[in-house]
Amino acid sequence: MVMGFLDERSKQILYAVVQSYISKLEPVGSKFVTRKYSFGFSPATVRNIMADLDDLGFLSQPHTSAGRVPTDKGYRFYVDSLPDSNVISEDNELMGEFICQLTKRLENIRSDINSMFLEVTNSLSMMSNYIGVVTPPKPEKTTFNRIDFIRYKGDKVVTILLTEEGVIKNKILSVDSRFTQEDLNRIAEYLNSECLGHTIDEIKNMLIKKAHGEKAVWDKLIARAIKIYEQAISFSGDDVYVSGLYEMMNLPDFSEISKIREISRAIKDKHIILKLLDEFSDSKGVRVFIGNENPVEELKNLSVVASTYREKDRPMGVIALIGPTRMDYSRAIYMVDTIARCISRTFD
Amino acid sequence: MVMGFLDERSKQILYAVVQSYISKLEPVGSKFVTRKYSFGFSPATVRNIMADLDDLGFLSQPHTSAGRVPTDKGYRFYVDSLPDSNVISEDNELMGEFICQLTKRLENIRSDINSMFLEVTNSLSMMSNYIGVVTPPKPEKTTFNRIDFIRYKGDKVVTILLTEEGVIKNKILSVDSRFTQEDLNRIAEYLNSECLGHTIDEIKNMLIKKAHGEKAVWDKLIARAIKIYEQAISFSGDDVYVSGLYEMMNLPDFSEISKIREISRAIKDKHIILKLLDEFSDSKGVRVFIGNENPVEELKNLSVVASTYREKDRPMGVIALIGPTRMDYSRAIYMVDTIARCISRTFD
DNA sequence: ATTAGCACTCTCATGATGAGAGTGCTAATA
DNA sequence: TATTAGCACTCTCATCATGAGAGTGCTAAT
Repeated sequence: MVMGFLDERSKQILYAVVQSYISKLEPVGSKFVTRKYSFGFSPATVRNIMADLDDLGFLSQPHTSAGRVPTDKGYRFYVDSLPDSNVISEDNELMGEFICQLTKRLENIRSDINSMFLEVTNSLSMMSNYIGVVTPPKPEKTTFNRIDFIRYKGDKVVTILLTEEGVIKNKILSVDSRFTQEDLNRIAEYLNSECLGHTIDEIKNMLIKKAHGEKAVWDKLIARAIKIYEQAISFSGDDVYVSGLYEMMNLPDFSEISKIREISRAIKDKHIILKLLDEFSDSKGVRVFIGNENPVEELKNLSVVASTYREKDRPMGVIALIGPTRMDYSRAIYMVDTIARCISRTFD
Repeated sequence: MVMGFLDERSKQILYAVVQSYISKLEPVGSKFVTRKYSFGFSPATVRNIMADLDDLGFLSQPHTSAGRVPTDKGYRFYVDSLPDSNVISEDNELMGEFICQLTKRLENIRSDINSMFLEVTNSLSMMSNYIGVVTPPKPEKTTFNRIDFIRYKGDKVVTILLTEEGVIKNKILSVDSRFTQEDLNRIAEYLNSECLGHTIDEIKNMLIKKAHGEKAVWDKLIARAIKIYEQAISFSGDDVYVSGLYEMMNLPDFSEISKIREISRAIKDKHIILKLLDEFSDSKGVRVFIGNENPVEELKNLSVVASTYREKDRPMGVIALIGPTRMDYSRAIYMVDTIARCISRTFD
């Protein structure tokens, strides 16, 4: 990003301040900077520069006579000037180990996509102490594999929809009680022969088009198929995996109850999370929202690091970490990136 | 319960103290008791009695010169001498309203048992401000309705198990790749004809018995059926609906962070909850665990109010409220009882 | 342009103080 | 004999003053 108006020295110091604050969580003073990083400047010089950075809105002071704390803008600078995420972070060996284990565990439960996502969110939050979030593949982006209908008690029908990705959706519908199992089988057979390999939302349009083109014999069948199919795929809402509130509580950032309340309120309502992650769903690579950059009101003083996992380069779902604005961005980005790749790999 | 060694007057005062503390959440003093409840005694008399109750372990003092606070034993006395739960609590009209609405909502989503339980836990926690918990019907207590197998990608098979109660369980299994869909159909057909109406755990034994009795032709089929059936029903763990941490945080009881941490740690691990609720799973009517009566270490300073919901008088699962020991027991008991009945009703 | 020096400001931990609430005990009362 | 009034005592909590410590901004010297 263009921060052209900052000279090299200011950048160095800003970077140093943010980094120190992230690891210490205490306002950092001029003296500390000179002691820890041996630039050639004296505390007084650093003080002057920090005052400038303050004026420019990168830093701020909790009170007149405290050290400096980064603003959201300051964090933004820091994140943008972070070295590439494939440059390994210090504690990388440990994390590599962890991720290696995770990969193995995922291999084993790959067939059960639900437990896979559960495992991923848990690992994310445990490793990072932030809140781990994963959205399962969006129903409309998944690929049809097979559908079946089973009569069940009275006028009920159980629908089982299998997708290529291994997502199983089942629903109990009420249908016209004159439908026999025969009818249902015919509809299923029809759908299975026509739809294999298409994405779930292509299919609906496809069917409608077909309904117009085909001869009258099929007409009724297709109409029925469309109707029942629509019900089967309708989104049942609230499909997000979230975990890590407890882990996050242990961070010193959240030593005040009000803050914890704020967060739990935000993550309690999965709609909010869903709305947030929607923002990421088409972007490539890791993206970061810092504090008030956040499009969602409830998360204005938290940060989000997110990426998508993909199947053959089509984005399927989002994986993210939500943490304090004072987050270890380097680490978080590395984790999200790695695990997103890891999930993508299991899809191929 | 036998508290024979307490005379009538002591009981009255103990009851009054507990009740006051529950509603005020502040240590209650002798003067307050005399003012609020007009027994004929002076503060001094009450003081003497309270000192006795203290000696007997029903009350305790936070510090020398504060009012009294109930101990777990004190709460136990209170709960045991509570009037019957069908005696209506004061705010009953409001709650009746709420429960009426809940019943209606449940009617609508009855076919989808998962959303039903979600709805119940949410309602429980919102109404009570405690943590609402519901366990779905224990797999081994549910009744077989139908099973189906669908081949899926390579050596995978998707199993769909329907129960009378409307619980759908699906699993992706790996099977011997020589199994054709034909084989699977035969197995399913066999199971469906034999098992209808039996409970899930009866069936396993039944099959094994059959395997001994029948002629050799069936032998292989039954063996296969047993094997695949076992895999299909195996418990995937962690099936508990929990909600209300946020609501509970707003209670003054949890103004300290450490307490919130304690709780979230306890409810994070669903095994703990499961273990706890197991204690209730066969009992009839509402039961209450107060503080250290609790069999689970992690919940030693919380209370649990629980009951079972039933189908034709067979207990299916547990519904509970977890809250501070200073809980509005009267209200909680009423709620749990009513909602348990309400769920039971939807099963008939 | 940089830096040393210094006065200044603000926080935070500490301790003193006093009001308030409630107790336990004793002596008076019915 | 059981109850109660009275009173000294204890403990908490909010408030205030104090001073050390950390870090700043500004000025004058390098």
